[in-house]
Amino acid sequence: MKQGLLTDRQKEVLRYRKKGLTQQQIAEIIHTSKANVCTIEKAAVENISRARETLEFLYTLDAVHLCTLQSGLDLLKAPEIIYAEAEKKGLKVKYDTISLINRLRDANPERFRGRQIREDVEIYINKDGDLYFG
Amino acid sequence: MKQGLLTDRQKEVLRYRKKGLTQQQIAEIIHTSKANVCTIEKAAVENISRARETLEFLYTLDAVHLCTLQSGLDLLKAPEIIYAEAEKKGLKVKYDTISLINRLRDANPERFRGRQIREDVEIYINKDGDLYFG
DNA sequence: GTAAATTTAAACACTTTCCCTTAACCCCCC
DNA sequence: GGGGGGTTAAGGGAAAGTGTTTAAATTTAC
Repeated sequence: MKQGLLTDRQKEVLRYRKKGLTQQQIAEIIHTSKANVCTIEKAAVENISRARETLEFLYTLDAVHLCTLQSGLDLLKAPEIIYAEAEKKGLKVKYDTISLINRLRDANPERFRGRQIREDVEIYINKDGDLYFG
Repeated sequence: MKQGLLTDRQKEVLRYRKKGLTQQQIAEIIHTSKANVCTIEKAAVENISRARETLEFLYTLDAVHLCTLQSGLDLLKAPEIIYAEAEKKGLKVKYDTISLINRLRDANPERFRGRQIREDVEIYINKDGDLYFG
């Protein structure tokens, strides 16, 4: 039934934005406040990245569960755990230590505080050694 | 903040499904009814196509408005209108008559009744002659 | 430095989604 | 007919999302 994630309001703002209009100008055109335009635009951008993440998840379906990084773990200790688990399964992780850590943090910034993991992170791996986090 | 579109419940069901379990089996594992598993799975699939549609929309941002197919128009007359408008803009539509009509109908099945358009359809075109409907 | 543009926060009404139950229905196959 | 797998409809309670306003804070541009 429902179409995409974006509301009509959100699409409208994105289109005007694409044309180069400022939030103030858009606010006048659609008869609301500029703060509201900002909120709507932000929600739109948020929705777009949620859409991306949703499709990302589909790849994890082709992946198997590798291990769980428990809350409280030091982020720097994650790679060796992951490498060891992958080896047990005869799989080679596609990322080196540095990019693995970066990928981990980029995937879920809010789950980390400094070097510490704040919330359990599930690690999945596919045949190509790609990692996904859930 | 929130991750993808899919809830934990929906991901759970999709994973079990990928493994080949029946809805009944999943229902027992997660302690609910098979009807509920069906509903959750359906919502998940729905969410996935909403995610796809959302990203589709982004392409329309790179496209310009070509014309409006007015409610009541005969679907079979749409192609010549679209070709004429594209020509005015010096653009070549990427689709032949048949696939254009199919694309139109597939994009928004609920907006057509037989050969008749039930609701205004906005047509957008990009530099490559790709068409998008809004 | 100041004005414009953008972002954030809090609160509100309103709508929608989510998960669940119960009960029924469809299709296929033995 | 009965069983297995899947789907649908109706309804309810909790949770989340949307658009909005107002007000303040921050960034960017001249």
